[in-house]
Amino acid sequence: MPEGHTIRRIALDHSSLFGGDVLAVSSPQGKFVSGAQLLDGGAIERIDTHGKHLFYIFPGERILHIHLGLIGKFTLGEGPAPVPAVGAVRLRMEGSNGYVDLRGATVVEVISPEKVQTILARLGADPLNRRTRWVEPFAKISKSSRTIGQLLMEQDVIAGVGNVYRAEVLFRAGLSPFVRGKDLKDEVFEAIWKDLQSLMREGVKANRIVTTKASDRDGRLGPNRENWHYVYRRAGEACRVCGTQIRTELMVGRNLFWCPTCQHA
DNA sequence: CTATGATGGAAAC
DNA sequence: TTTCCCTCATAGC
Repeated sequence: MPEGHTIRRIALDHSSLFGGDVLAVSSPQGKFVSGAQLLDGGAIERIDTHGKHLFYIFPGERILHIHLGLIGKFTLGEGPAPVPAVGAVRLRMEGSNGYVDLRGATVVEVISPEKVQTILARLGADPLNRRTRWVEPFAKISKSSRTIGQLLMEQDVIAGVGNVYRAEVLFRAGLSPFVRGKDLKDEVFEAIWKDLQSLMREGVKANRIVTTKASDRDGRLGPNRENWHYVYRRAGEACRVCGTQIRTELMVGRNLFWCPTCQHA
């Protein structure tokens, strides 16, 4: 479930759950025992995010770096941590008010501040970072012969956008995914960037990705993604705006969805 | 019950 | 470009 909004939300939730608590850090599943020992008994000073990366700043220049990948997930509970019910808990952190369990993440490691800088240097602009302006990613995009559908997925161009935001933001812009970066007008990308900023901020608040305007969904939002999206995972269904069948095709190894009528060059 | 794919990305070819 | 990591909801029998 993790695009950038999920990551930011996790950081906020974990900060408020733990405050400055001294934490018990462990690895019930056993694959992160030595790392957990480095952190056990410490209090988190701050939690930083960039794109899909989480950085928990512990004392002694020890930084817990987590990347959830496709299937990684945190669960959060109040009160004392129970014996893990289902699945393998790679990392558990317990404070005085509650605990978090981590399963399935791609990256869980304790790193130095220098290593953090190395990781950040590889990442592009994060739409959730208010200080970043659209011209920064556009400098890379406007030089690229790759398509905007490819570029939006590249974390060294824009950090935090994943397959859902890619499809949805292109639909909302009325832009074909197949337009090359170097052919993209600056005002079109500026509008996409601003839309991403506002969609992702809403995503942090709601803890889910909802991109449809109320007027395009009869004002109703159902469970299980019902009416949440314009095109994502709607292949073969009717476009909410024009009725054309939504199309799908693999792009950058992921299923891209778009409306061939509403989205053009 | 088993099979598959999923909001990701690194490593191996 | 393909394989692998790792977990779980959902689809299909």
